[in-house]
Amino acid sequence: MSIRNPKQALYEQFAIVAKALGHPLRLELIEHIAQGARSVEALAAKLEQPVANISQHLQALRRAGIVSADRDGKFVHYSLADASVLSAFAAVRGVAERQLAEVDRIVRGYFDALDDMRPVTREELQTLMRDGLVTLIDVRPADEFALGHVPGAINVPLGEVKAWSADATVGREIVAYCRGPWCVMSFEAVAALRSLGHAARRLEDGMPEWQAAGLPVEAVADIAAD
Amino acid sequence: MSIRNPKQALYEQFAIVAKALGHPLRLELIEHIAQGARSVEALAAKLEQPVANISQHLQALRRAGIVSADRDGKFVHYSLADASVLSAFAAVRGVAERQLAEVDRIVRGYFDALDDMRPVTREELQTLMRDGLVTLIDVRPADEFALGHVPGAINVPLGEVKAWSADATVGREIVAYCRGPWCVMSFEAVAALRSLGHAARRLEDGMPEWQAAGLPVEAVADIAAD
DNA sequence: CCGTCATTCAATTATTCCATTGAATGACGG
DNA sequence: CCGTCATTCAATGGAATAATTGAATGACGG
Repeated sequence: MSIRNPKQALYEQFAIVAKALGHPLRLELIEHIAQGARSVEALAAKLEQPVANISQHLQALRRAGIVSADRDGKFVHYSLADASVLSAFAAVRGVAERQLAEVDRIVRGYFDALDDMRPVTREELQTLMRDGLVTLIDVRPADEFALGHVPGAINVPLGEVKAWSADATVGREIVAYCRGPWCVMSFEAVAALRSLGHAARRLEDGMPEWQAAGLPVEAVADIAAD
Repeated sequence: MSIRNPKQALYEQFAIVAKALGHPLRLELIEHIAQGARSVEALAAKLEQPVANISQHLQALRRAGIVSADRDGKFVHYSLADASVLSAFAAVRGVAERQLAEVDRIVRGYFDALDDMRPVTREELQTLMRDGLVTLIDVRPADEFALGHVPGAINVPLGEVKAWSADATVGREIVAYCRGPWCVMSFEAVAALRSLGHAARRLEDGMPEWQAAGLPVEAVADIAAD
């Protein structure tokens, strides 16, 4: 009864993958792992969850072939098994975006009226950077910045945006980015900067998508994840 | 406790979509619905499941924004809510294909050595059809054929392939297609035709993908789904 | 070889999900 | 307005999943 016919067995395999994506914590894990390889405890800290719980979710993801684990000393680093995982994540997000009014409601409720917060495209940003017209800030924590960031970006973790902006030239546009299209940090950074009178926009998506688009990434070699 | 912060609420919405994809029956439902709008009882018959069970799974899909329901008299016709659903399905399938050795094993075990079963691409087929070089058969049941098929295709339901092929010209290549990339019917049709000495290949993917690629679809207006 | 530390395993409870059953709804046809 | 039929609802029992706890592995450093 477990396998009635090969067709159903295939659907069962597909269902395993989808089921593995069917938990908020695991989706959040994927978004973090998409930034680069992470250890269990680093992920547990980011998600503010017990290590054992995260370990089990990671194993669920591994069983589904979504992430892969590499042992390095006493640490186990998890990374995405394949770029196809990002597109599956994006596709699920796409369905949710298009179909669920709930998502709209949440986004709007949280970010007030952000109609004029049209993001900067990657192409646009490259032109603006080449011409020196904008300041690009990476509002992720320092450890994530160190593991890879857009060339030319300055690391300004979200908590330091306000202080940093005091020294920024008013009038010069600021572009902020963070982990991905649904990472709230760049939204918050832009909102804060605007309330202080700066011209600020978000970069579309975030770091993993930048990398996935085949664009160059810069890393800081001698800073370890904390 | 239900909604801790907006970010988590978003992940929860994404998880709802993924979870809805996380069941073999629901995936099979999606594949059928992707062919065109279907009633509950028609789907229940295809999947050989009790109507109530199918109804509940359909409602789960509807809650996730994956399918939409339209009442027509005493029938309720379900259809895909959006083309993005197909890409989510494909993305999940992509992860499973790339990552799960299990899938490989199942496919290989069932279809023997089908290394030389390279499918015909849609572009290739259009050329072959224009030049009149191949016979195209649609091996889906007649009701699905009626609702939309590739122009020029002949409907030869799987069970009739053997009988039909007796009248087919030996030497003329036959191309078969069915519901989609994991629909086993076209595999079986090709295997049967080859064992009878015909040259036969599969079309890549199937009907919904053909339609999604923007290619023309022909319908038989006066045949209703049974 | 022993202590430490990151990770995993095992066992528990609470929760959610799934299939089935039988009854309820809602629309058509007479 | 009543019977019929497609669909949905409500309730049940059984299975799978999730979070927690505490113990077990496995590798490094002395």
